[in-house]
Amino acid sequence: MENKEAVNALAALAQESRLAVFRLLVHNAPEGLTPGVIGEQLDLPAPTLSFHLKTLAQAGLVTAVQEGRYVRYRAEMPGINALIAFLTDDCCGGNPQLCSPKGKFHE
Amino acid sequence: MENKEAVNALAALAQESRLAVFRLLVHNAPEGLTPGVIGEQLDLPAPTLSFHLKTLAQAGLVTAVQEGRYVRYRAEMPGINALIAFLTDDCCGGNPQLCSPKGKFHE
DNA sequence: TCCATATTTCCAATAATATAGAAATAACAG
DNA sequence: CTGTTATTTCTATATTATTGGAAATATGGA
Repeated sequence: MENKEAVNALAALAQESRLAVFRLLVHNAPEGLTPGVIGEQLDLPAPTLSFHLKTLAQAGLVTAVQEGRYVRYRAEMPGINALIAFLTDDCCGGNPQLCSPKGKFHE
Repeated sequence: MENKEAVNALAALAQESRLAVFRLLVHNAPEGLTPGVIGEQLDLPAPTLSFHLKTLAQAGLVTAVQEGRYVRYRAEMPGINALIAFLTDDCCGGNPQLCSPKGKFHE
């Protein structure tokens, strides 16, 4: 993962509504949810939600598939795993056991 | 971790210079680095770097300790671990094995 | 004390982002 | 075809963040 790609993903998550949307989709993985249901659960106007879902999708954190007149959004697990790896990669110059008593990273 | 706290941490990381600073500190954990060294490595003007370090510190991602006329900044590992836990918590309604073939989360 | 170095605060210009109303598009049901 | 529901695009406004020069603060050495 590149620095810019990671910044994109982090920026996508760094917003209250979007983070809530993402976590709702993580919670509802792997089936996913439609914007209608998400908007109802989180009380977001459709245009606002659409804007946020697009942002999350462009960041590679969610995917969208058309299902008739609904769109099903799903959390993209490889995306979030890549981000986490990028953040903790190379920690302690390659000796993760230095980070914490039990070397919590890279288990 | 609260939603707002997480947004704060994510926003702190969602910026190219700050992400680079953070990763440099993760790489140089647990000893840490001084702003002088960081600024030299990443080619950042002192006021800009100071602003970014403050942002990271307020987000709980780095800590600062005064050492004579230097300040030593360190990556705060519990902070980043809490953030990661928050992002992947509760995944798949509590059945992480649904997320990926091997149930990669919460190993 | 006086000077050099390290870091931060102040500030103003600039840029990026979030919000939601109104209108547009798309799909299905009758 | 017509009406209904789902979602997105367009648009303007409001809000927030980033940047770095200049000045301020703080430490230690001569």
